[in-house]
Amino acid sequence: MIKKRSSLNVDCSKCLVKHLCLTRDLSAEEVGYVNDNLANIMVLKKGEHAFHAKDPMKNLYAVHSGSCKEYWVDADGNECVNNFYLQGDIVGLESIPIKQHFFSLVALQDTSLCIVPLNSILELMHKFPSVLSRILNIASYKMQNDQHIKLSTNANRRVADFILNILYRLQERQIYKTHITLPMTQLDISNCLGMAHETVNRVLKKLNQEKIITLENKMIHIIDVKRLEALGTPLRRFGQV
Amino acid sequence: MIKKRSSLNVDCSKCLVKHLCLTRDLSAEEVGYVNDNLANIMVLKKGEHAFHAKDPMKNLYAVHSGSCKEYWVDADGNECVNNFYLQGDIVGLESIPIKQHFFSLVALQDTSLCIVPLNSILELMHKFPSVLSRILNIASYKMQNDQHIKLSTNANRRVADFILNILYRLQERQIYKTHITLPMTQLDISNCLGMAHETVNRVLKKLNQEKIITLENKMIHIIDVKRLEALGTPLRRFGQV
DNA sequence: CGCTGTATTGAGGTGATTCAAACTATGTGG
DNA sequence: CCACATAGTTTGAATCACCTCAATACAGCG
Repeated sequence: MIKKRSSLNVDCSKCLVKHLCLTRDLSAEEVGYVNDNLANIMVLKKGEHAFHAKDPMKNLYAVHSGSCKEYWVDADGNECVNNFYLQGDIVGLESIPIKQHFFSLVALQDTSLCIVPLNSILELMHKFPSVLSRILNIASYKMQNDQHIKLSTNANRRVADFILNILYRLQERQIYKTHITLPMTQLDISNCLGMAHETVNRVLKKLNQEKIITLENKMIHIIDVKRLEALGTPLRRFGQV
Repeated sequence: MIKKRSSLNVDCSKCLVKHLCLTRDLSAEEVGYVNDNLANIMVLKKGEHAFHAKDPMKNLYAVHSGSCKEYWVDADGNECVNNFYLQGDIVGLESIPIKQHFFSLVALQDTSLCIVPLNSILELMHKFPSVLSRILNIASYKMQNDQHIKLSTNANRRVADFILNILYRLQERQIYKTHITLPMTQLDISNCLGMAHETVNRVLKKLNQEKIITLENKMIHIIDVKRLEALGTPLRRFGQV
């Protein structure tokens, strides 16, 4: 359901994740300009779709609250999860060139997405070079993530990398906790990592037994980040997002 | 070795792969402007490096001729290949945000790289919005590739996808041949796909026996593209690069 | 012509998948 | 608020795919 941002008191300058968003490097005045140009927000209940694969693409979306799963269904009917988006993430960059969505986007919990029309984004990029470099940064960071997972050769590494990725991203959101709640199911994780969901479960169990994490439903408490990082693929990332 | 582009008669308007490069969507006049602003080209012999991981990043590079391997060495001393770049590819997009190279870049054969200084690229993007969307396009295509490989769960698929990827990219270069010469070794391929080099070899051998390809040294003749595509992960790509 | 890196092949072990079944959460409607 | 249905998680056993190790063959290059 699409609502007015103003009616929900959504304002870029007060947003909890403004340091991750497109406006990150703008002055207060410039943020105000952007804010005034973004009218709408999409409110989704758990399980509702923002768009489907092959839909024409009209907007980028910024996750204002909640989380989403980006996926497609292959020729054999398997769900392939491309990415998960958390609060503060930008959805849709890959699809800009052809203006058609590659993927479907479904809410994993109650979620709201700020709507950034494509023509606005092109205008903003031109008007504010820092929006442009912000977008390059986000695209670049995504490429790093994809490449990181691509090189995780075995199941333990993949799952460790996955948890670390979520952890790091939550920490960027200034939630410096070691307790994280995964919004997605283990099946979703397996579809994202390209492995059997039983294997995901067994790796999590093993990490639990080895006291690297504790598992309670979808709550994960990371007890020993160092050992988890030692299990994962060494990071090539030198800086922050 | 760095030379003047003019001294080697390198000119964007006459380039064999201009339809892949940053200037793709520019008018002849605009291409001329860009060309005049790109002074240098780096000439590498096989095995020479353009840069090393952690070097400060000053430029993007466009592969004018030849091919390169982008890699890093992990904590255990393993070479991790991130990507191969062919004629017409753009190198370095991932590293823009922090202005430091994540990877090392080595020539797989005699190679020349047009040098695009970072400040030029920002200026060009601002001056010509189509350069900006071209860059997003390239980034988008890279993300698709990485995600594609990420979801190739088994060895047959990975190798099939790899060959197809090279094939498609060569075809974009308007070399509509079914005979392709891989510039990299099987060991490089295995390091890129995250599998044992013996497995790469066995898969290639199997494709050979099943008369999907023929193998002769680094020459691959693709006999049956349809069957190769059937082996690979279904593509989600709707359009061309 | 020999050296070095690359490709090829086989045997054996390990790790991940598959299939099957039981169990536990979560959500819905009566 | 409970009963039921459904979705998600957990576990075991059998199978299969890939990796590791080892040995040999080949190719390119000085």
